Amino acid sequence: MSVPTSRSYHHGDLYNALIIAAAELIEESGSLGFTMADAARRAGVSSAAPYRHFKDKDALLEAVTQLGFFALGESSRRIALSHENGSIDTIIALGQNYVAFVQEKAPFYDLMWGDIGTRAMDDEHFNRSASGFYVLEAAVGAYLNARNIKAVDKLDIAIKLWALVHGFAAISMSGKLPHFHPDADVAAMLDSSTRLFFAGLDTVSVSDR
Amino acid sequence: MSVPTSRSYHHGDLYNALIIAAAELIEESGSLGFTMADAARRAGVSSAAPYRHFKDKDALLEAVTQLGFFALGESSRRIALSHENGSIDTIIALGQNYVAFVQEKAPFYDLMWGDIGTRAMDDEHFNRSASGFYVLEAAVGAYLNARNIKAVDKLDIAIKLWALVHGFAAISMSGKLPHFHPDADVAAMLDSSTRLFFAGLDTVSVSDR
DNA sequence: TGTACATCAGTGAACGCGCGTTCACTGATGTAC
DNA sequence: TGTACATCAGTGAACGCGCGTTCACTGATGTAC
Repeated sequence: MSVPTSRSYHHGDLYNALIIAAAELIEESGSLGFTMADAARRAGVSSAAPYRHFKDKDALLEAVTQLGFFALGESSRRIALSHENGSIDTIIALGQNYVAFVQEKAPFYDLMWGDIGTRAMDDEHFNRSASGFYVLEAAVGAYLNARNIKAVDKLDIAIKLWALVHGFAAISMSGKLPHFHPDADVAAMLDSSTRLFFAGLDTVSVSDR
Repeated sequence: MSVPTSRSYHHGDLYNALIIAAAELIEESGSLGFTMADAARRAGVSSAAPYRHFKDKDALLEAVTQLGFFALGESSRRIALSHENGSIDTIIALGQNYVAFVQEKAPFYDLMWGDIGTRAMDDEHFNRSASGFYVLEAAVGAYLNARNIKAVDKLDIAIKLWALVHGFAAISMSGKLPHFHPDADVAAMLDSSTRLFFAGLDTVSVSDR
């Protein structure tokens, strides 16, 4: 918020300051339409300074994207810790958190799921961006263990749930839902379809147990 | 392909020619990065001519977006007609068609689900853009009728299936899937999760019948 | 049927402006001796 | 501890260019009389 008044000629941590400045600008404006000069100004430096730390604007956006994935992963971990391990409630809460994250940070969605977020990344970056998914996969694994279901693959189930949840997030963000169903409640629909999905799973796995 | 050599000073149908030119450029380049001059050139007119028919570039993109929704709706109708009415196969085929459409027309996805496609539209445009969904809803209704399931709402189910399918489309397009599951088959996963979903529905509706 | 005139879809050239990026230069920092 | 020097993170100004859009003008079309 307040710019340090006693800043010296050298910033100290301009790299991170720029990432945060860009993220704030994106969040406040609700779009990716900030300029490098905007980000530099907010970080308290001239418009040429960012180029000491980022090759170009794309590189800065990539870093902001990583921050978005990190935030999603962190909030997923918090959700998992605050719910009973192995419960379906954990899985549902993770999905609702995902949807809420996308709704609250709509422009970040474009970053994370647009050209930049889906570009090829090295393993380290990928794993960081995927940490939220691994939380879901672990929650599914715990659920299957708790119920002693062995006939299904937790990775397979986690991907299917991810698709469901991501679809709800995308649809809700598109703003089209109220046209179809004026008082549709995404969180409730996500809850019931997750339960429906696991109920279906039971009919399959029961015969295998 | 071939520009009519005997074209007079007046084009005749420049409005539609520009929409098609823009759509082709998007498809060929795989991005939305064409210029108004590109579209005009392809339609065989000068770069100022488009402004007789479209207020600005956004208006042209909106028209292309409508074309995308129309194409999706048409292919959905074809799928529905070529499968047994009331069958789960129809529903699955509609989903797989949706995913294939998004994969094949990736840049159109950005148009249809980005800023432009999700902008407020009048009822006529909305209904045209939603015609694919109505095909799915009808297929769900036919399925429920055929099985004499009355306890569930076809609109509710259709939205949930839409979310699932859309999620698979988005995830598959992001290119991240192979990182998690090297030989994941989206069409097969969509098939099995749709069946799982309806199996779950049976466990609910059985008790109501 | 022929001429005058309004209308409007085209042309070609240029404008303008936003913004990413570069350039020559400067101020601060740290380290060798 | 003090001085010289390499290093590098900053500055301020400007460049350049891509591209959407406008402008004055022209060619074709259709209709009134």
